[in-house]
Amino acid sequence: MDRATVAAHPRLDVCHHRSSALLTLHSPFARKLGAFVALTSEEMAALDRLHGRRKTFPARRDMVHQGMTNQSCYILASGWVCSYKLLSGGTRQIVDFQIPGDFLGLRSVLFRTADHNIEPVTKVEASEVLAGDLLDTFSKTPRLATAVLWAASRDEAMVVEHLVGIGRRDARERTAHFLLELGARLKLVGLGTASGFACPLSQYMLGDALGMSAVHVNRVLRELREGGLVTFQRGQVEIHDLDALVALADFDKSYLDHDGPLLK
Amino acid sequence: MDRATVAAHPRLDVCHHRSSALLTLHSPFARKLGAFVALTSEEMAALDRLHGRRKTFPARRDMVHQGMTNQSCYILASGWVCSYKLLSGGTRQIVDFQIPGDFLGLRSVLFRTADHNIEPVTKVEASEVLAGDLLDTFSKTPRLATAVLWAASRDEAMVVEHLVGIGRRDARERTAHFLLELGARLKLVGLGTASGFACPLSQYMLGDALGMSAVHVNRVLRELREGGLVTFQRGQVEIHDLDALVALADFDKSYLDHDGPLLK
DNA sequence: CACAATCACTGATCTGCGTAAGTCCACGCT
DNA sequence: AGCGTGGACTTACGCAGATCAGTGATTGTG
Repeated sequence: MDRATVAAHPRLDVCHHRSSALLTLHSPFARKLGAFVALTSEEMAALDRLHGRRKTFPARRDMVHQGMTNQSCYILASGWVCSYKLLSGGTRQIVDFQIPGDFLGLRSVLFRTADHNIEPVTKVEASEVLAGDLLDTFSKTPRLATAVLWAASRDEAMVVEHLVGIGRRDARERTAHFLLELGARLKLVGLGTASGFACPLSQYMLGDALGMSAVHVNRVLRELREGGLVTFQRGQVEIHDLDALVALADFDKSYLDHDGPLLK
Repeated sequence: MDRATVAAHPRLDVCHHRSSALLTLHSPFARKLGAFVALTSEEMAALDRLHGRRKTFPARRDMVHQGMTNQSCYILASGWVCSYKLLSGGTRQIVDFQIPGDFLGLRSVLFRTADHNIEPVTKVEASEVLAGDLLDTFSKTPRLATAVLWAASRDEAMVVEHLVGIGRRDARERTAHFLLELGARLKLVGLGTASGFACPLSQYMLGDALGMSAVHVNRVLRELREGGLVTFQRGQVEIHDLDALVALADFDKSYLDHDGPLLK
């Protein structure tokens, strides 16, 4: 399977209906927020209006980089992006990957200047959300501000889990954990299943995300493959022994879940 | 200087005036939020009302631990706390330290169950904020929701910087960066100066925060001391060569700053 | 006052992982 | 066809930092 097909997967497409019928399926982003705050049709509509101009970005060319001011944020419709920080030595640390349905660049808007880079991993389609529109929406439909706060907290929980992994897990555990988390997230938005998913990341990117060298990523992936746990080849991750992987990684997916709206 | 005096430092005390005079100094927390959203006196008052019962916690006994449900959050008045996650192997990773004026436990409220532990480093005084009160306040004074979103983003930026450090900086750089960040934060709330600050952390805690062994923390601190950069002894950090330290750590404090309210 | 804890600090040994330096595809150019 | 580029994958070597196993000083406590 070709990498590019990941970005073109039909299920990635965001629904654009402006209909106000209560049961209409809205964007994956709206569905995600709805999991925390039970949204009224009016709030749903406000969310849909937020989706501004649809933009396309080519793979591998930064959408945003450190120090840029007056940025917009984006709601990812298709493709993958990563956010990373550069260090003076020329190395980088990838902080997170965003997949379809994810919100990105919130921090770049709230602080007026971007504190990290955003690079599309594949070709990307995203709706631009202008800073002003976002803040307006918050003041007109205040519960959406709380909903976005919740979404941001969920992102923070992922960063925290990532931090824990890099700080206290060894390379194999870390890699296993990463693949499991990615799989769980993809499953939530309807990409991938319990047994595998398409993944456009190179071993270099994995290395930059996991805080290790690409060489070592390769070694670890081989070990995991030879141990019959997972294979990651030609852009495809296949999970062969989920239980063993979960045990190895000490994976607890509760931080990705939510058990129904907190705000009625 | 005794450790305990850190917690008892007079400047740590939160101001409790309920006066609605516009120019009253409010809590450090209110001042922090005011840096992002220009707060009206009414919003200030709502914030002050948020401070619920004042509670005291002894050092070293978890206030909150993973899996607890229906938690409150807290506004720290005096003392230090750390938030950490436990791994199955028995090791832990400290994610962040909170100092007076910081808000803690937001994630434990938004997700209904705590995803991390919170342990007082010293004896601690904090105002409890009940989950319901917080959400009420958001709906009644919506701009406060946006302000808290901003504060949460700032915390996330710190976690990100921490992640970058553990992933891509070596032990000396990481330690230097940590001390600089801590110093900068303490200076913002009026504890400590450019040349030093009181710090109640043991080398074990530093190790758990920096993702290294306490043994190695000790060696690194010795190197930094012998190099004439910083000394960290008997609960006191003295910065002797700020420039060299900033250069070593590749420290850029912009992620801690804010340049005036974004929301008028 | 003895005791158990907790902490700073040290030296010796071992190892996970980075670095350097490659090979071997599969591809999109011209 | 001939070249350049980017990714997967190796092997050999060396080092940063973990682990183990201590010492001694300073606390708080029954």
